[in-house]
Amino acid sequence: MSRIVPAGDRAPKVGIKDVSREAGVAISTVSHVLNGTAPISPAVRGRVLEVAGRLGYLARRQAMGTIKTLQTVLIALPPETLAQTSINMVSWTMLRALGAACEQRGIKLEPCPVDSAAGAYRTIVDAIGSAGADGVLLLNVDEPGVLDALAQSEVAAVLLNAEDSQMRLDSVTPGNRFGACLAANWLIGQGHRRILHMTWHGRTTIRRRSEGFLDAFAESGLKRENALFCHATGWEPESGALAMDNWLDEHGGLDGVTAVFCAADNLALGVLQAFAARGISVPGDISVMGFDGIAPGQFAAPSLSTVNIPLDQLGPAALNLLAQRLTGGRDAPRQKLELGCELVIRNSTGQCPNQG
Amino acid sequence: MSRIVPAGDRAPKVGIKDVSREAGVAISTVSHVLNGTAPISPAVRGRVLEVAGRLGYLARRQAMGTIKTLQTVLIALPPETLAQTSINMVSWTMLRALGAACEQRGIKLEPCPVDSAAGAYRTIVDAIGSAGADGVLLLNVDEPGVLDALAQSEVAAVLLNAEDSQMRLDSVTPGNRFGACLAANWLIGQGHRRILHMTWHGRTTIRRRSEGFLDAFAESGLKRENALFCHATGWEPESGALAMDNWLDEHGGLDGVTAVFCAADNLALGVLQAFAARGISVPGDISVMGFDGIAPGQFAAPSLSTVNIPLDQLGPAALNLLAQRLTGGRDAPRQKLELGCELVIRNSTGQCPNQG
DNA sequence: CTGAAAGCGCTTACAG
DNA sequence: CTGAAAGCGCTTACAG
Repeated sequence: MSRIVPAGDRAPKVGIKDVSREAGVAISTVSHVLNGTAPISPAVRGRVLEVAGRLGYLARRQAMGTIKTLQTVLIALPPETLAQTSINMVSWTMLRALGAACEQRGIKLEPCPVDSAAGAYRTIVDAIGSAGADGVLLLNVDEPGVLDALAQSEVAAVLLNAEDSQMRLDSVTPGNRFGACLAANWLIGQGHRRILHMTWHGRTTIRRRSEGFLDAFAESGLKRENALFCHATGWEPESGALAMDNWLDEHGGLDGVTAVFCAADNLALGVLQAFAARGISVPGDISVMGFDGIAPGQFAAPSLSTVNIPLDQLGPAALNLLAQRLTGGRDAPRQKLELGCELVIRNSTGQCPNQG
Repeated sequence: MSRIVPAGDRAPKVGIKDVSREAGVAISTVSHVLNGTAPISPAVRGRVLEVAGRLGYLARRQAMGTIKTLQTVLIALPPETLAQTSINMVSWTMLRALGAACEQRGIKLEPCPVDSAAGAYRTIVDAIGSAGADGVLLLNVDEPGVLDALAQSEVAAVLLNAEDSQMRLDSVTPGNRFGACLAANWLIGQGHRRILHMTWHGRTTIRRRSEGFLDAFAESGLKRENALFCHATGWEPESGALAMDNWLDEHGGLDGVTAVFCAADNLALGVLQAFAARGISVPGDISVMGFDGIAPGQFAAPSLSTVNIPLDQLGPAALNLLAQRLTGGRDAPRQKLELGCELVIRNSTGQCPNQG
């Protein structure tokens, strides 16, 4: 319980000394640059800062500032996330990165499965007590009941990949809305005018992607009726394939749609299958864009264009917010942090086929 | 130009020694707690952390970690913000807090008025050169042209009270959407069913408030046609008064509306005037809610209920993002940070008058 | 504006 | 699991 993990300090321990040597100045000069305690020539200042950054001293020092208020952290997960069936790559990739960050910083990470039903709050409080945890991260949880109880309690809590619509708790999410807008804008830039957005009735984070899709249409001044929606029954590839099949049946073919933008890579993989089965060519007849940036998309045929979520940074960022909350006092304003996503164009997307 | 401001270090220099005395343990024990270098009993650990937090040592140490990579920072402002006519309290309060934070941290803040028209990017780059600035904060700027140019440049830039829809730049804003939703939800909770949202054709940050207003209606399952909109021609009190007057004329009175939610306190102050002139009682006949939390609202008659923006924290938060960007390397994902807003209920709002 | 030297605060074996 | 003592890294007058 209070065993100490040896905190894999394999950082080569760069010090101010190393920086001074590399930059060719005295130790005290480096100190002065770093603290602004003496007027230094811009040339020297620039060189020192550059070297300090390059050698990783700046980062190490920033890490030093972060005191180890975090010893044990609870990670609350809905049981769906842990289920082995229908693997949720996004969650598992995030958890892996979070686990690695904790290991590196010598933080013990204690999992705590919580039912989305009532009682979840008590489960968390009990687990914090028995694990002696300093705070709790909640992955994919946005049940109002749980958040209400947590917000009123003294527990330090940060939401990971979820939002608190009342902003009583800190949260970290990918920039879902902006990321989706980015993707849709790119498709529009390729000449696509009639685009199908495939999504499902998921949590807020998923709805943000629909908002971004619509933003792109509004910004471009395109007709709203060409922003089409198709709701799958879930986020697994099979749901995507099924939904696409049904849609094609109902509409008697592509019906003028030249691009499908899916709210998840998993759906997009299913859509690729559905098109392949019908002999519809991607991206010849239609472009397919995903969202998430999970590995299977990269190895699909054709390889899937997508929006990369910074999966490796979300967990560490949540950890930082938790530490800040423990340090900075309870009355500082809550923080809602979104991390930027990145458009990755591969082979499943191309120019609009029926362009003048 | 490279004069050093004496960095008002009037912090009483709490050290690990003070913490150890106050907590009644050895200096080394405090160090062990702070670094997790030895297994400490939960009781002692808890006491030490509590004392360290209370004495402000944790905060000081976190500040220590933040190296003074920031010596001179440019703050770019559109000329409208600087104009003395029609004072923009929100911007000025934000600037004051930013100025204070810079002074305290010994950072020189160099103002740089920029035209929203073309050429702004060059103005900024030139100013950075001649001031020897380490980076630039942009207040109330979201001109695509400027952001495009900055995103492609090597300049470290952070947006303050503005968003980059493509998330290529870090940004700090109040939680506009969630704050507006909070306010609307409160009104709905007071029994109001037909609510007028007064706004104007402002920047993205203002449109987010409209989104939040609509979110509240959607969440509550209320009919969308009772979420009414009224667009003023500007954000000054006079615009608000005029818009309200016109609306009342057009609708022959309140037309069943029992609450007005304004996208800015300034508008709300105008609305209060318009109602007073007509003898409409606030909150007896109608509730009025603002947004921003500027001082005039507090002293209005009746005092204005509103959504408090964390005006004093936005600037410092932007400064931190800028420092992080300079430290953390260019390829870390961009951050979009929203700070939580707070509902402040005063005397301009009350229960819905015509309740069963 | 830079650097040699003294000094201070925190960390780190180590004893109990 | 705690604390006295040595040691290390960074800061800070101060000389040039």
